[in-house]
Amino acid sequence: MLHVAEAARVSVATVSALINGTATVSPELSQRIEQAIRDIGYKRNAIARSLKMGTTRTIGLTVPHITNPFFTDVVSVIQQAFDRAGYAVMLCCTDEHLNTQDDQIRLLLDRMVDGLIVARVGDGAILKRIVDDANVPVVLLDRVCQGVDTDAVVLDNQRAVFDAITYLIDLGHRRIGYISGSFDISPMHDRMAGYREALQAAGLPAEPELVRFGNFHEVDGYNATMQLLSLHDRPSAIFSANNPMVIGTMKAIRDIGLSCPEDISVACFDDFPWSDVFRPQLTTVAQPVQAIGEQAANLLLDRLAGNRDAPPRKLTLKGRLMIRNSCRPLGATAQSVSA
Amino acid sequence: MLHVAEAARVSVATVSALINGTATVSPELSQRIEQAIRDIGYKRNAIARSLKMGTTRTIGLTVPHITNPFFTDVVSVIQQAFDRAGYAVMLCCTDEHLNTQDDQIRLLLDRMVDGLIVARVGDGAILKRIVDDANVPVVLLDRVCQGVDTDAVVLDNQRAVFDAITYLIDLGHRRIGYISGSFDISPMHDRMAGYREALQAAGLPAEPELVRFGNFHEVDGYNATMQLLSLHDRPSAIFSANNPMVIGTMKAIRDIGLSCPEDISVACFDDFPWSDVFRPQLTTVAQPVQAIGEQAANLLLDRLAGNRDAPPRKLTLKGRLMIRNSCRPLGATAQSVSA
DNA sequence: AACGCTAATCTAAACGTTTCGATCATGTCA
DNA sequence: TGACATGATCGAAACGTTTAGATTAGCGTT
Repeated sequence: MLHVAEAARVSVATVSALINGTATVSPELSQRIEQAIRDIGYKRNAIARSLKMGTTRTIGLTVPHITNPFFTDVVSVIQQAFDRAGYAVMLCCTDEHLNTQDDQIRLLLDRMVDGLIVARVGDGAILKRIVDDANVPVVLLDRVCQGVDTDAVVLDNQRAVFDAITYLIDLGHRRIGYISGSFDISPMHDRMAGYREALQAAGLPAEPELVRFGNFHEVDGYNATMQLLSLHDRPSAIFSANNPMVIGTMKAIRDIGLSCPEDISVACFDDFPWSDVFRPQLTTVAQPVQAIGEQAANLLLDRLAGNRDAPPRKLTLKGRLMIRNSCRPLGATAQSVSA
Repeated sequence: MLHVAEAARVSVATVSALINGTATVSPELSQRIEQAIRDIGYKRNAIARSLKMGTTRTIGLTVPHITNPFFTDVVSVIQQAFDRAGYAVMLCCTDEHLNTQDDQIRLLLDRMVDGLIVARVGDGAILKRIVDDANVPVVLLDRVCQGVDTDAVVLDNQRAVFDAITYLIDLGHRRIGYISGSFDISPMHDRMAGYREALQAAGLPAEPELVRFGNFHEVDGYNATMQLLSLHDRPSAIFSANNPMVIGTMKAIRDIGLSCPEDISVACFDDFPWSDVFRPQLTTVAQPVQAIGEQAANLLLDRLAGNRDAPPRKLTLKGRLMIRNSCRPLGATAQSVSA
């Protein structure tokens, strides 16, 4: 900018004024300056600007796994929204790992991001501390955590799973296996609650042996399913609480020589693009990813626009049960006998 | 840092020296300074540091669509690699749109990213200009473009498609439909070349009516497949040059009342996690996503480590044909007759 | 002619670091 | 004892912006 100023025989203040339109500058100087900018090929240094302004027009986004299709979609939507608004987004993947996550959030804050969208793992104590003294607006995505009282957009997980399990019960299933993610994130609590609620509403017992826990990965779903399928009185249906794990479920079913839905019904949380075209077409709980991403972006953009003091807003969206053909009615049809 | 210096009754220079280990500071002062840092909760401002140092420890990554599973995986790998190396990554999605992409690259350069990984759309002229005068190392991902002579990691697309088409021919297919992405990116050229080469090697004619173009999206695959299937003498197999489009292909096959592989064989480029568990299990060309991501990251990290003047390196990796059961042998089996 | 008002421009301080060279005490050697 | 190397510490400039306030010029009023 100094060079531009010299070339145009004006002060840097005038150049700045012209570039930012913060003050009127005469047509004559404007022209000289614009010419100089072109000649020199000047580009404003956003870092220097950030330092002075205290704002980077950059936000941080942390998710556990970008390869989980739910997060893939949400990240995509959020990225687009901030792109439109002229913000850059720094992406971090925490791999569901607590320390990694805290490090990454610190890294983002060091870089002075203007805001943060966080799909949090673990409890919120540290997050709260980190964020409080950075004084940066945060919106929680997909997961709330106690102790952190900020904007959030989540799903009504309990209701969504309630609907799915009730659907299975209505089909005649009585023993329904449930594969949960680990309990240190809020949705897993709520989804489990939905499962229990549905059983209870139907007067079915909650059998501990039908509930398994995994760590969100395919292999966990595989192992859990293997265990469920080797039960003495095995379930006629399995519900998997997330998407990567259901792949493991399907692999286990295949490996054990059963088929879905003939021998066992399967449903899961999170829809994916292929669910319509391959067999079995999986019955899923679809999250409104577009809305989730947009709402999260809007909440943060609103804060960034200056609305800092409004009380925390928590948006709860509804899931949608996508009924396809991976669950069969029990009754006249041959119910699989215990192995 | 000023506050820390005051609290510890030292100069800022000493604080900086201690933090960065750039000079020895006495145990006594070290302790005072560290105490002050803790008391104040001091965090170094990375923006100010970047301004002074001329490096941001941030890289830019642009891909067309993060929802394309190939890019999802590659982005994930790249993100992890730079995370390990202490770099942040800014992610942009260009939506295969040329102007968007140039804007985004400029945005990234304004923010003084230290390097760029680009899955480029369109020709390289502008990219070259932009990058030349920013003087930032660039590695091209998945796609090379003429005029830009930098590090790159790509697939041997021609060979990969050659293998896939040859496989179909060996199964007895003679009329093989080919759905290409638009030609403004290099891989689509090469894949088409592989298709033609395989036909030629088998002495089969290259029939223009069997080749369709789409714009990478599911809907394009759908439309292209509809056209292929309504040909007077319709193909017995279809190869789709990317993953989102093959979903469209499968939907079209379903909607028209055919089934795969009984009535028509399907194969495509890019593997995905579900390909193993649902029926039909799609025969695909799998790209070594892990290697691609790592190599790209390594090339850039090497440049960032100071190796600026080495000649451009171009890495070509091999695809792998994953044979499953979406393609059936023709012969004794009922070949679908023309509609 | 003196005054004030407005518009255009400029000077200089600030943002929070890093780093070069200067300063100063201390110990070593001739 | 003086000269000098050594090691620790500091002062101040620099990175490239923004911006408050000062300055200047032009112009209409009284």
